[in-house]
Amino acid sequence: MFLGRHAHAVDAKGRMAVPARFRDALADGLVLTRGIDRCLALYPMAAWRPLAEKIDALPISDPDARTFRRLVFAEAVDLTLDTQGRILLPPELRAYAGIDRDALVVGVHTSVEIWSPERWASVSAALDDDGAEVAQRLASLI
Amino acid sequence: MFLGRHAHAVDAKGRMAVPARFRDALADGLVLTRGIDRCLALYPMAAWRPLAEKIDALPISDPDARTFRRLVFAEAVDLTLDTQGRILLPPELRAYAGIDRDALVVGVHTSVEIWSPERWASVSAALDDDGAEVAQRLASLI
DNA sequence: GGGAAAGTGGGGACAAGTGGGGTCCCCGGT
DNA sequence: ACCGGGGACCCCACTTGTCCCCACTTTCCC
Repeated sequence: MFLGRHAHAVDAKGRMAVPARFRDALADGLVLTRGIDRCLALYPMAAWRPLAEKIDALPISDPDARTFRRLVFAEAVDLTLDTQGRILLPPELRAYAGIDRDALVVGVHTSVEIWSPERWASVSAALDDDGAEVAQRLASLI
Repeated sequence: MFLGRHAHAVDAKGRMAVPARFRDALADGLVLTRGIDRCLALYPMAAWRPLAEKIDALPISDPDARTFRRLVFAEAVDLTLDTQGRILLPPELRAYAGIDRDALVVGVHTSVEIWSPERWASVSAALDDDGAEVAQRLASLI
């Protein structure tokens, strides 16, 4: 289970530390790819496999499905943690997410998202100050 | 079952003691996150899991649902009690709830809320003044 | 009022995060 | 085939933060 928002630095070599409490779940490999809303999505290998099969099963006749398939698969890379528990973010993916020097590693229960701080701020601004709105959404969606 | 209101200090390291009678129910982990009305919400792991499952099931095709999902999980932290029965309140969550030196730990049956004394005072003052009115509005719900 | 449990606070060990340096290997050029 | 450049990865060092342990104080309950 991935939780929390962790600010981490990307060093000159493009490496970024993965929060220590996430590492066990990622020890046997992970897949990093483009996520929705211009973030990066990181899946433990065990979670990636069924997800890939689902996406693969989308009808090829549907234009949106084709686009989505390309979004996910075209830039996907499988990585392993290095001996310091870091991953190397490929330049294309960093560019896609607008990540430069700093990044936010966000646990989203079953997967992990990586955000540029600026984009994250714009996403969270909508609900940040308004707890009541969160509550209403909770009530209506659940 | 959590009941009662307990005043506790937050020390210089951000640690806060959990009332002794709450500890058994929190022994196998807990999740701390933002609560409604600028308090912090603390769930025993057993209560958190079904809640997380529900949120996880929200459709990723809906942008609002994606944002909601991200914020709920991103602002949550999973903690364990230290050997003294304390938890470490992350600085972001303390800032969100306006908790500095002192905090109120409030049992609300299935979960626990943590308040800054000032905010609690203003909320409970409102309840003192309008208690009868609030009760009337709620009458239809019970 | 006395003892035990709970709460509070500080010191220190250890792990996590960060960044730099060095080495091996692949690959392309001579 | 050999050499040189670049990238990926490992190792090491330093800094920061977390957590354990110990000690003291306060509160609660006999």
